[in-house]
Amino acid sequence: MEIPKTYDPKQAEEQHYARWEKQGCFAPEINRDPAAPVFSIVIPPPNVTGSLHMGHALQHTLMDVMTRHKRMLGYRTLWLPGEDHAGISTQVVVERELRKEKLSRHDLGRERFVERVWQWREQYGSQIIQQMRREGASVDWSRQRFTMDEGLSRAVREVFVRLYEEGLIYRGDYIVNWCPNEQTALSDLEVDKESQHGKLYYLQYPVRANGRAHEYGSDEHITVATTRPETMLGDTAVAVNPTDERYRDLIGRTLLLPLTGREIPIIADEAVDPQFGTGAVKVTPAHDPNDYAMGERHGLPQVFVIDKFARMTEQTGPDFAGLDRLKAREKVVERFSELGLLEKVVDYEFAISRCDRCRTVIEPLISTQWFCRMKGMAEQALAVADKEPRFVPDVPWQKVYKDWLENIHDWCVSRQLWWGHQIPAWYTKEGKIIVARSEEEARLAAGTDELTQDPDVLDTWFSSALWPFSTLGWPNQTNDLQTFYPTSVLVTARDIIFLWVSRMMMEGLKFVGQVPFHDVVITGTIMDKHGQRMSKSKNNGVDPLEVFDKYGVDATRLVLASIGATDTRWNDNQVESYRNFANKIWNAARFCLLNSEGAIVGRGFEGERDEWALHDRWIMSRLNRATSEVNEAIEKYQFHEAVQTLYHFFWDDFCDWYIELSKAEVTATEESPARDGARSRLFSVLEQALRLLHPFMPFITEELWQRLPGTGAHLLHPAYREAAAGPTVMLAEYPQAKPELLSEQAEREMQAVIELISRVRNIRSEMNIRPGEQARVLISANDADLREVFTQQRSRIARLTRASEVSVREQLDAPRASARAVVAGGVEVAVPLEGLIDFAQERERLMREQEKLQKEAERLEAQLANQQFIERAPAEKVTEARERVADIARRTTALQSMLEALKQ
RNA sequence: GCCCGCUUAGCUCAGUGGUAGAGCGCCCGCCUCACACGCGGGAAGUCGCUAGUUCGAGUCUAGCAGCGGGCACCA
Repeated sequence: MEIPKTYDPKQAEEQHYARWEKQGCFAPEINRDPAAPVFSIVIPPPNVTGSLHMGHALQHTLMDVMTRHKRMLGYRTLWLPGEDHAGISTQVVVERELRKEKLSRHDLGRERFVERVWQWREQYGSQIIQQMRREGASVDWSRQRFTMDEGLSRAVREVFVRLYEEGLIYRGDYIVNWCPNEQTALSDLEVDKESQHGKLYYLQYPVRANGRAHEYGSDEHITVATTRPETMLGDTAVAVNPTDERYRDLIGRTLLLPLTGREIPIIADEAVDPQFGTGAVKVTPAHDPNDYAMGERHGLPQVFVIDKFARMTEQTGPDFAGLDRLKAREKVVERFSELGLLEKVVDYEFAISRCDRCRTVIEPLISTQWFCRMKGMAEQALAVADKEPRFVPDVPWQKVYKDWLENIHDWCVSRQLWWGHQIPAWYTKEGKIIVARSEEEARLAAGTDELTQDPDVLDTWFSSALWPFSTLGWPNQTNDLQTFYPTSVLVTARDIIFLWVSRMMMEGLKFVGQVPFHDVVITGTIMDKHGQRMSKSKNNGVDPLEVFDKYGVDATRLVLASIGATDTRWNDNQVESYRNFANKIWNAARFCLLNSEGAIVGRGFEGERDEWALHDRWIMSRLNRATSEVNEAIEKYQFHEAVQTLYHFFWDDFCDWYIELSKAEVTATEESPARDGARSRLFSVLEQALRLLHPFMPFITEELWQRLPGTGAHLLHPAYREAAAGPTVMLAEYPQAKPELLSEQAEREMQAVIELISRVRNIRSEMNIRPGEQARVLISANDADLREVFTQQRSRIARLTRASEVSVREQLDAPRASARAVVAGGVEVAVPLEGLIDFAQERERLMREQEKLQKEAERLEAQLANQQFIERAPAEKVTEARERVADIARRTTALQSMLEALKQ
């Protein structure tokens, strides 16, 4: 059999995914056990316009590990893929395309534009979904969903209608976040606050003289501070705090609003902070959320001075009308200056709102929008929030989630776009609103055919909020819904806990009556090597596909699984080390396969325990320990622990020790039951390790597992035997620990062998014995069992220490010219070095050793001398300390006699 | 302003009150018949600072500093 010396990931990645997919391994139907437990995940639907970034790759890896793990455990597993129509982003992308043809969406009209978007989606969309095949994601493609699908759209209409009928959705004129670029309203969550260096302008408004109509004292005025002077054109009051002595007498009087000739009142409002600025606030109800609220309280008129393009309206008169808000600002300031009403301008840092997609400065604008009352649903979610969902890690996300629910606000759900779910509301000629599941239903309800549908669409998150049940067929009580809802776990990023996670909770509880998922795993953030978040604008992202190409998918997945919930700086070194690990696996298997004649997986470890040597018992104990740790770690979502365990088991225990210890028997050229037993044991361990590794490294494990002698359909999990098209490791049984194979004794004894070998190697290295040169190894142990162990392992010890001879005695009887060392447990070792040893140097080496022991002994003795420790520490800790002191004493004595021996 | 997280070896990160760990990098020696993407050996840390709780603190508490994040904003 030709096996290359280096693992080539491409080759494995290309062939196995297509086969798994074709054979239906990803669909839950492959499981024919009617009593099988269920495991389900819905994917956080990626944006249809997006392409794969590290954050996706991270989430997908975790989801795939869980899904493959549960599948191998015999669960009926569903990982449902799909994508989000991403209203604004998609519309913007297609509009950009149109612009290249010198067209706007208005040239096409709504219907043709929406057709164009669908075309675009067919052609260019869904990149991420395609790229998931590359990742090895075991999603059920037959259940792929899109938020604009007919079924999901129906769910959206159903929810909207029901909420409306319950009075939880309402339409009205309110001040909202308006993006002048995208020409749509946004919810509070889609707006980023950004701190900005700007100016605070102090403007003087003249006060109307007391009792004298239309006369204004030249020196009496009130000064207001503002960051947005242009909005003064829309002021309808100035507010002061009622307790503010400075202004008390002015309350109720009138101001002449400069540049407009309008008269506006001075009002009193508690919300005004006397400490800030001048203590007097200009009030622009039409263009500021706080002023809007104040306007409501005092019944102030709203004067619209800025339009939806962020330009000044006709209202502002010929000087300003049509000007951009920033131009208008300059002009207003200039005028105030000319009039001598600009008191001062100071530097000031403040927060502005930007659209989280296009970064345009948000304009607070009053407009007619649809809103959803969230308080009731939030309370429902809060009622269960201590139990579900369980956030992983729970700190700090559970608190963040609850805090947000406790301070929830109404949700603006309408968007002035064409791409999305058009709001199922129709208007009669008389302006009556009919909300219905379809136009037909609306006509019936209205009793007329002359209806106009509301042109707006719903916020994309409105449909995403229904994702865990709309994808499973809701509002129909489908089989899938009954089987897979609630889903088991949600894996997502922290920045959409409010936008998405909390909304799914609320909608799920309200419309299905159950939480949409029990657990929520919040992944870490992957940053660049300088600790900056990866972002398109900084262009500092690492492309997962490039990493796959360079190091292989399996290696990349190991890195991602290790990241889990930790914020991490991306580092190619780590991927490289896991690529090396993949290569190590490949070569370990290569070694086994080069010695495979007579070997059968599963054979060497069944019913033949009498034949097991120490290292066999040891590796089985280690393997079972690793098996239980890995299973447990995955269940706890501690993927990095699972990866660590697998890495060290495979590399350290299996490759460095077990293979090396088995080598002599395994590579014997002559056929014998002993050889074939050893080979079969080796293969059995390898085979189980591959199964353990599979959820993390699906490609290399499948590639190798297929090649092992004796793997086949009999290793499939019983749930899949009927439907599986052939043996595959992804449907094999995930190993479960067998407690009866754990052996503390074997691990302890093997540890002694390992330590012994390490000490001899250390001596050889420090004494500069050439690697090719053989030396004798003399071992003494006063414990008879250990002597037996060393004797049994004598040839293996010789092999791994390049010893010409290994002798095991009760007393160390070494020539004076020997290098010596003390191992734990009363074991001593000597390597005779006739003519090679420098006695002074050797004495020094032993004395250094003695010093180290001395230090530790002092620390322990101090501890034991402390009465408090003896009394209050757990008894086992005290015993432990005493045992260690005793061992150190033994070793010190041994070192002492070694030093004596050198003197002779 | 309020809340939260992080600070451990040169770098990236684990660490469950009881002898400080890994990978990469570094130093020495090896192409030893699976693997140089490898093998063997080794060096390297007042666990951010200060106080406290405890027989015992990297781990628990408080304060401080630096970095990062979230929420709410005062015009």
